[in-house]
Amino acid sequence: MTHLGKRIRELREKQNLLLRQVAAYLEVDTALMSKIERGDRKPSKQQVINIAKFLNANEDELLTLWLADKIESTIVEEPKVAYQAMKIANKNLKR
Amino acid sequence: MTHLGKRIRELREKQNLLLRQVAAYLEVDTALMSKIERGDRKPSKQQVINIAKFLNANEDELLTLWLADKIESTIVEEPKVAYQAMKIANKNLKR
DNA sequence: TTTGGCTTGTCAAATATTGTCAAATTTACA
DNA sequence: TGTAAATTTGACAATATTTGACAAGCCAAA
Repeated sequence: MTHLGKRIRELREKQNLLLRQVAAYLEVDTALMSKIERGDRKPSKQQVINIAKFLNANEDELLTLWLADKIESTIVEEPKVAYQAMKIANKNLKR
Repeated sequence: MTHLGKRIRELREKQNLLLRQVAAYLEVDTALMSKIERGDRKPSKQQVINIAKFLNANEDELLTLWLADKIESTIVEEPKVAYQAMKIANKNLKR
């Protein structure tokens, strides 16, 4: 499970909402919503924003998790050089 | 220019090799090799390995730069949350 | 100016990713 | 338990993204 998926599920369950309901709001199949929560599919940025809206969550928080998932899925393929690569990528990144 | 492209060009020029020669070794068009050095196209992992071989460079060094470029192109789209996302991605990463 | 090396724009082909549908599985609970 | 609703899964169709070739252009050196 991804950072984002976990968080979405958490928020959704806390509010007793069904996958079906979130899916309807996003106008996608329930199956897709399930996959998103389970980390099987990556939502688009706009979908993340809409999810945040629907779940009354902080948009930036979800976008942060969404990006973190993207980074992780990029580096997981290359564990051998991941650490060093992250260090380099960090350099050109201002706080 | 990308980290990887810059380094490849450096290595190639130090050895007075032409784009055409590297391209021939990789069996691709010269134009593509030019784009790779300039960061217009991302080479495949196998291409990076072959480039390292042809230029007598350290394979891991180039793969590191290659991955760093990938990470950077992922985060550059989301500067607002990039820093935090990097922090999260770093956590599940052993040295 | 011509030549050789490099670069760039465009587009078709290849790859990768998303989203749907149908079917299977799990869960809640009468 | 039985069963209806909710969720998950697998297969594949629909989309989106990326790559690489080709042709044309640019620039520096002779």
